[in-house]
Amino acid sequence: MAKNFVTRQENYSEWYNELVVRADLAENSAVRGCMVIKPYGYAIWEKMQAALDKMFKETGHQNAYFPLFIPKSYFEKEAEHVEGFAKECAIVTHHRLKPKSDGSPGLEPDPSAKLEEELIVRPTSETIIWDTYRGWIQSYRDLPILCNQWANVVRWEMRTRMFLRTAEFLWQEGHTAHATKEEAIEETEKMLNVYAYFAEKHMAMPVLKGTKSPNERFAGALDTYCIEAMMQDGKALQAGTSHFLGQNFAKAFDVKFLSKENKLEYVWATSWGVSTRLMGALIMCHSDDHGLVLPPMLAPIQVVIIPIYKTPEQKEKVNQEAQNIIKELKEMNISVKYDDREEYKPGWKFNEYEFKGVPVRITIGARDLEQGLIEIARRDTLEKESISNVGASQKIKTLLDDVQENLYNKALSYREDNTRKVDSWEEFMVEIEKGGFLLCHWDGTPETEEKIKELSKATIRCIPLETEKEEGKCILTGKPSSRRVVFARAY
RNA sequence: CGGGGUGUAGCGUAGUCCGGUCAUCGCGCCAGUUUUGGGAACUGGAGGUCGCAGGUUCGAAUCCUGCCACCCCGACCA
Repeated sequence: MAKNFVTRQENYSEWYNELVVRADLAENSAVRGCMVIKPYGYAIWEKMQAALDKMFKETGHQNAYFPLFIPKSYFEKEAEHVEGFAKECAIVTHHRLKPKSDGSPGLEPDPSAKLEEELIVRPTSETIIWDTYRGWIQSYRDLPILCNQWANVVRWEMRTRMFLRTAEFLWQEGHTAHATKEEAIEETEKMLNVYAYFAEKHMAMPVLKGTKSPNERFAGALDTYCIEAMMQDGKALQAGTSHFLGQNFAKAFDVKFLSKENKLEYVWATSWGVSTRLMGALIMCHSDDHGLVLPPMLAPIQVVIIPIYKTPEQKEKVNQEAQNIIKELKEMNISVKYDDREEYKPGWKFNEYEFKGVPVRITIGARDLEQGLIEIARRDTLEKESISNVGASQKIKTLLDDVQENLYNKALSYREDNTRKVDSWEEFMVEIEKGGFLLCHWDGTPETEEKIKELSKATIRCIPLETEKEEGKCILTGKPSSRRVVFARAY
């Protein structure tokens, strides 16, 4: 166990906060609600970005960039959208500062530089993008438009937590325009699948695919698809969303196209996004009481090598062996760090890299080396093994794959162990306290969902896509229902 | 915005009730020596407007007033 580190059992949320800081992922900044993502944390985000960006390109999307500032009037055009975001907007009112008029030190906004129209710092970009798309689209030949942007957005949150909810965060938002409803829905589902694939293959995090209930739907969408993951405290975390926007924004921003049949029609829209929140999901999905645990596919350092020696002669031999292994690993595209600093003892380094979640550690010790052995240790199970230094790199590659797979399987069985069917309200109130996903019947009304939330603090996380129909009675009202939905307490 | 709490070195803290060599200790940091197979030991050293601004007093980390910041719990949320 890491020194002075709270366990998940003792205090899960403190464990998370401390982990983020001590693993060097991020820290709170001087700006309220905003964090600094540190190089090690950002390196993980960059790996996420690279993998996702590649998948976006492979599915025909292109990157573009739209303004940070959005005229307030744009925001007012789509009624539900405004309502959803108005409460948490940062507003720019002036464009110049001047010395304080009362002569005291400091600056104040210059009243003569008040903006004619106030600007909103984007909480999401649908409005500015749809205003722009109007100019890009005239006929069906201009469609589809498949754009993505990597950007920062601001949502003025009252309570923040690093990576999970900060006032400013990084994300990507895809915005597409289509000629038909069917094509837009297909796009929405396609991107949901991209997210699910990324979560499961790269993050080793199993997710449920589903749609949101009306209460949880994106402001302005007709349908919101999501991937939901389970954290180790049994709470749900929405890891990505994909929205079918219908013609809402096309109508609000008057985006029409001439169809093959020479008819003027409104465009069909989608938007989809994942954010640095994925970092929080990654952390809470795999990490343990020894610190961060990273899946090899997203680890900035996949293998760390720690030398142990006493004499200069031993040092020379150990270094030589290390260089051999480094060369081989690099040829296999495995990222490796050789920590030969002499200021720190091996034991200190073991703990350090363990805490930072490096998937595999190689210890090259002078003593073992005389017998042609090196020690390899895997982060996920903390198991150690002595192996021959000949052909070690191949063994390590296999081990990395194994870690990746094991993390997924572990997370999957955790989710399965904590997912259960519940059929009565009494049982529900007992089970919800234990955490996890509860599969229950629901009568389909927002009122019932609202009531359940009030009573239990649990919400419908999603209506799973892959689920068989089953007749039953609503957990709360007893009214008829044709399928189970997923209830949980959520981040 | 409601309820609770905390501000003393980079971090964590003692001291605050009872004003007077009180600015304490640990970690970390720097230098040197010995060390190196699961967070090394010793010696020496650097580092502070005690959150900020007023006030009371011969004297304030300590008492009074105001302000600010942060944390936790609620409402809100990717």
